[in-house]
Formats: sequence, C-alpha cells, structure tokens
Amino acid sequence: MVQYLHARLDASFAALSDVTRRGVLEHLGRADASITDLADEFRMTLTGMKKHVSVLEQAGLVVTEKVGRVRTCKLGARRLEEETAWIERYRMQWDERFDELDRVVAERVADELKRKKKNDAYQKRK
Amino acid sequence: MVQYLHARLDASFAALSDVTRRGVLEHLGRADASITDLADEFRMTLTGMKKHVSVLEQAGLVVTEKVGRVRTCKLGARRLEEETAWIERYRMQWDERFDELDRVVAERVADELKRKKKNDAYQKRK
DNA sequence: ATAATACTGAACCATATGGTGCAGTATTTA
DNA sequence: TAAATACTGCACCATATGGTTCAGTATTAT
Repeated sequence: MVQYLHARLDASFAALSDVTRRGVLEHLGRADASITDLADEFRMTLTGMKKHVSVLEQAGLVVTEKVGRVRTCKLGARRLEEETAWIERYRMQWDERFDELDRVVAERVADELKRKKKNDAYQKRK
Repeated sequence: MVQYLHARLDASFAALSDVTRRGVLEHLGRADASITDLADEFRMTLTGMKKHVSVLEQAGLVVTEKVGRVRTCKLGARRLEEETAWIERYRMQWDERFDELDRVVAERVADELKRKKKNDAYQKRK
C-alpha cells in the first residue's frame, strides 16, 4: 500500500498542475458534465478534453460512466486527503525551520547587545 | 497579480508532482544542503539535481545562494498557502456535492418507504 | 603549482504532455 | 431510413521532462 503512495501523489499533483484540469474539477464540483459540455466550456476538441478527463480519472479524482452515447463525468471518491496531509506536514516543517532561524537571529541580536553593553561599560570606565 | 495565480499553481503543483523534488523539500525542511549533498542523497548526477532545484526555485519553493564554489539550497518563502487554499475550496465543493447526492439518495429512500407503506396498507385492506 | 572539488552549460536521449485532425462506431433524432 | 450527435482510437506535432555525459570554469586544499 505504502509503496503506491508516492505514485498516487505524483499522479494527483500532476493532475492538478494544469489549469484546464483544475477548471474541470471546479465545474464538476458544481454539476456533472459530459465530455462535450466540458470541451465546449474550455474551447477544446472532444479528443483533447477526453485526454484531460482520462488523466483526472487515472488520478482517481473523477469517475465517468457512459450511458447511451454520452459519457458523464462526476467527482471521484478521492478528497485529496493525502495531498493535503503532505502539504500540512511540509508546512509544519517549514514553520519549525523558520522558527529556528528566528531563534538564531534573535540569539545573534542578543549577543550583539551584550557585546555592546560591555563595550559601553568599558568606554565609560576610560 | 491574479492573472499569475494560475501560472503559480501550475508551477508549484508541477514541482510537487515528482517524488525526488518532494524529497528535496523534506530534506531542506530538516537542514540546508548543497547540490552535492542532494545529488548524493538521491543518487543522481549533479546536473540532474541542479535541474530539480531549478524547478523548485522557479516555483518559489526553494532559494539558493552560491558562496565560493558551493551553492546552498534552503526552503523559500512560499508556504503553499495558495495551493492549500485551492485544495480546501475544492474539498468544500466536494463535500457540498456529496451531501447533495446524499440528500437525493435519502429522498429516494424516503419515497420508497412511503410507497411501500402505502402498498402495505393497500395489501392489508384487500 | 597541482590536484581535487563543486558547480555549470551544452548537447543528447527517451518518454510524456497537451494539443490537433481524421476516420470510424454507436446512439438518437427527425 | 437518413442525418445528426457523442464519443473513441489512431496518427501526428511541438514542446516539456527527467535523466545522462562531457567539457568547461572557479574555488579550495595539499
């Protein structure tokens, strides 16, 4: 299971990296649609849109069903939980990392202050 | 500004769609690293790793600075806020959409029950 | 001064991506 | 039955991606 996680993240982030596909997901969030509907909305050939839908379907973000001659696309079962989890983990690391940098900077500033005080005291004594 | 958002999302989701690059981000979340460090860790030529780092840098996720002969890579200023925001919005839509489906299903079930009751009553009367 | 290190740029390669057009099939509509 | 619709598969195209090697340059260590 775990060994597939990387591939899953690869597929879904790649699916999200195209403005048309994000648009399709947003559309399907509002209403189901046929390939023709989507191709019209995004000014593209049926063949082109079909490819995008396939990418989204591969990533599990969309499911489709063909009844009669029309294939209807809906949102899939995946809610991008793993993707969110990855990003959340990353952000926590990011925060820690920058807090650390802040601490280092703060320390340096404190040292500098101390050095200055000492020096001032020395100057006074002179 | 807004017209660049799509391009930004394209770039960062694409940057995240590669397992090596996600690995690099995780490494940099722990510690800064040179190109050589990263190339070693991910078993890759310097040239190959340099390209990955460039992609991450283009996406604003990493910043680098060359001092002497070594280029040091650190996490960039971007915290993937826009990416998280996009996904969050998507999930809300997703939830709404599936709640709606649930309602529709619930309604259908309720109707079915009603029909059945009526039918039962009819059968009894017979 | 020499040698080793760290990167960089260019060229190359195989494969993937994002599109197109065209020809065909299956399904509806008139 | 004929025409229109909706999709599908294939071939094609230009460009991008993820990698490599090789030949540099600049910096650092011996």
